[in-house]
Amino acid sequence: MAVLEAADDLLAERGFAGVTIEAIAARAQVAKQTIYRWWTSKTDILFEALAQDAAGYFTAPAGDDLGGDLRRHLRELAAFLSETDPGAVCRALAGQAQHDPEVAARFRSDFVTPQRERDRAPFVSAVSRGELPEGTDVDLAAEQLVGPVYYRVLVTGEPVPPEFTDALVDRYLAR
Amino acid sequence: MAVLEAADDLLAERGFAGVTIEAIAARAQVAKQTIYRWWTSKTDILFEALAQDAAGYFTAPAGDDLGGDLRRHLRELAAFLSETDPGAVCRALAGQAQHDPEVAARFRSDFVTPQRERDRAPFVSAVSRGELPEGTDVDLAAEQLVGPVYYRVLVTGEPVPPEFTDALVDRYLAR
Amino acid sequence: MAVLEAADDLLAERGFAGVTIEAIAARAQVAKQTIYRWWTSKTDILFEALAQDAAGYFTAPAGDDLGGDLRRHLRELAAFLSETDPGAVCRALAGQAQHDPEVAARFRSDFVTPQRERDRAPFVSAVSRGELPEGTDVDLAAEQLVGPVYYRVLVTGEPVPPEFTDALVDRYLAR
Amino acid sequence: MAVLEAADDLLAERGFAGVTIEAIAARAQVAKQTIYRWWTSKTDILFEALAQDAAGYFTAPAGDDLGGDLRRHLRELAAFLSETDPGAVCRALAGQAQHDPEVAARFRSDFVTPQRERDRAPFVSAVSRGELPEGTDVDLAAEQLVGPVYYRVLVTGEPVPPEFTDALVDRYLAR
DNA sequence: AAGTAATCGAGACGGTACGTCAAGTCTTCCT
DNA sequence: AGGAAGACTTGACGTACCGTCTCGATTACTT
Repeated sequence: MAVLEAADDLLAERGFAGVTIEAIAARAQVAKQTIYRWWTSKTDILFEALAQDAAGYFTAPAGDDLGGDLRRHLRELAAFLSETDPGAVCRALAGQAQHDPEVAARFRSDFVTPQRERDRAPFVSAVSRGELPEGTDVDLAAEQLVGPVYYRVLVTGEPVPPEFTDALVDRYLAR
Repeated sequence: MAVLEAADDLLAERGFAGVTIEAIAARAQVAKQTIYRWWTSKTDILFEALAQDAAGYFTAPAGDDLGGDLRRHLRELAAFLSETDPGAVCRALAGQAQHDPEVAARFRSDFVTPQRERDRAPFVSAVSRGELPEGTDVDLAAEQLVGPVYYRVLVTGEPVPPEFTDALVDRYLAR
Repeated sequence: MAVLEAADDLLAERGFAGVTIEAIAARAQVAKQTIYRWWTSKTDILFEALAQDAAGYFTAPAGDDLGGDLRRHLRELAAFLSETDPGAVCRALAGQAQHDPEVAARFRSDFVTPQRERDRAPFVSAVSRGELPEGTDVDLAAEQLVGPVYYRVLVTGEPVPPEFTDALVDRYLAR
Repeated sequence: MAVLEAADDLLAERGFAGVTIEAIAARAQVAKQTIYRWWTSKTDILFEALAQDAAGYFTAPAGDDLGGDLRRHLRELAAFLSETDPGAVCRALAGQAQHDPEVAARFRSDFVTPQRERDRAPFVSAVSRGELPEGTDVDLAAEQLVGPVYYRVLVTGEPVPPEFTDALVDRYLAR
């Protein structure tokens, strides 16, 4: 859809402030009314753009080695959030979620919840094959690993290189 | 300053979208021009409000026990970010930082950098008194602990109870 | 158009200083943006209001008697300028023309030039039917007669009664 | 006074819209408060500037020949109004007088009335020495001659060359 | 000569209006 | 019927001046 592309491009070229309904309409050669017919707001458009582009960025855990799965997953997560176009959309939506509870709700249901499932997958897999004990707090483990990545992306703005994510995994496994 | 209070109140009452220069001016009984004379934007006002209100929310580490220092610090951080008024300002600015590089730069210099110093303090203290070895990667350690807190606050929106922060500390110390 | 009426009314009620775009918009129950879409300035609005209202204030010369034509025309001119609503608009624009060359240019093309044609008409008619000789300087004659009327209206502010205009005509014809 | 000069210069350089109290203060290196201490408005300043500069522009009638007196006076009037700096101030005030009754009143008392006395002088002189009969309507005569000059200056914007003013005098004397 | 008042520059203040931008709603006209 | 076009009301933007108001710092006049 031209509208989604236009929104994406505007975000990349002019930042979030440049993503206006009018600019999207002008760039997509579409009437504003058409946009309002199909989407309720510009964040709605960005959510759809994110859904369309984010699919398939993450690979399923191989499921034979927790360390390997975690290292690969965290690297992918870091790269997705800090280097890809949908990652930029995702950051913009995370930002907007701080301002608007409705955006926050949708951000959680559309992005955070499924992403968290992917974050848990390596641990779930490890438990199921006995590499981790039955009672492991998988949620806590996932948050421990993933939290510092989001912290760098959203708070400090520092790069998130593989050395950093690998170090996180190493620390976790050394427990 | 009435302007800072007005901005704070508007943020609390109407959310970030309700924080407009006109609304601030009206509520603070001040002319718009006066606001523009002293601040460059509404985020500028919020930064100043944050600076004014955030002072003194954190206590210095006692410096005799790493576990205790960390537990207390993480609890304070979680409470500050998720339950206080300046915490709300902070979250709003973190959100805006995702949309605007200048806000991001100022957010880092005004909030993140000094806050990170406070986050590191327990570890630095522990190293200096020998509770942790000389070569300890203090930055990594701090990020590991505060990362999941910010993750809950900014991404998942889940509450951040003492049990959660304590568990993070326990996991760290169990290494 | 409600906008033109509003502008007219404001000029009559509050004077030229009361004719602001905001006041026009408020009184016409119209958004400022709508005004800016169709007019470039408040004088632009007044010009259009003048064009709309001024039409038909002057009767064509009967064309059988120079004295009668002149007397009637000067009385009409005096009444128009000093007693009618569009006359007030006209005076305001003449005033603004002293401050702004663009307004001056438009005032001349929109009002002065066609009005001068009407001023010349009695003389042209008199020449064509032989009441005045061929070589008569019609422009000079017209300026001689209307000049004192504008002088009273714009400079001295004295009333311009029929006795005055008739005396001007008598003097002219007595040549 | 630097303020009067500044107002004059601004009128010449930027037009009436450029004559603001702030601009005058800035250019005259004077505080706004100082201006408000001595003048009530920008037109007040212009009136004083006019009074200061206009003095001595007109020569008294020689008083021996009506035709010569009138020709010289009308030429001076035309030149004053259309070519001099105080003439520009005068035109600006005449314009503002169309918008503001207080300015109009002052314009009449400060400029029009004394000027009209000068306009009448040649006729008064001619009557007193018997060149014109006792009952001559001196006011009407003055308005007849002076009116077309103001008409050109304020309404049509045409130049007012000596040929034009001389022709007016010739027509008058030919009666 | 010192003390005191008037005057000055500088510029902050509460306001009004400016002209612009984008929001979201609506109507019209074309395919 | 759906979409492009675009007019509409609304409301916030950031700016320019308005006229009022403190501030020190000169001045210049008293005593």
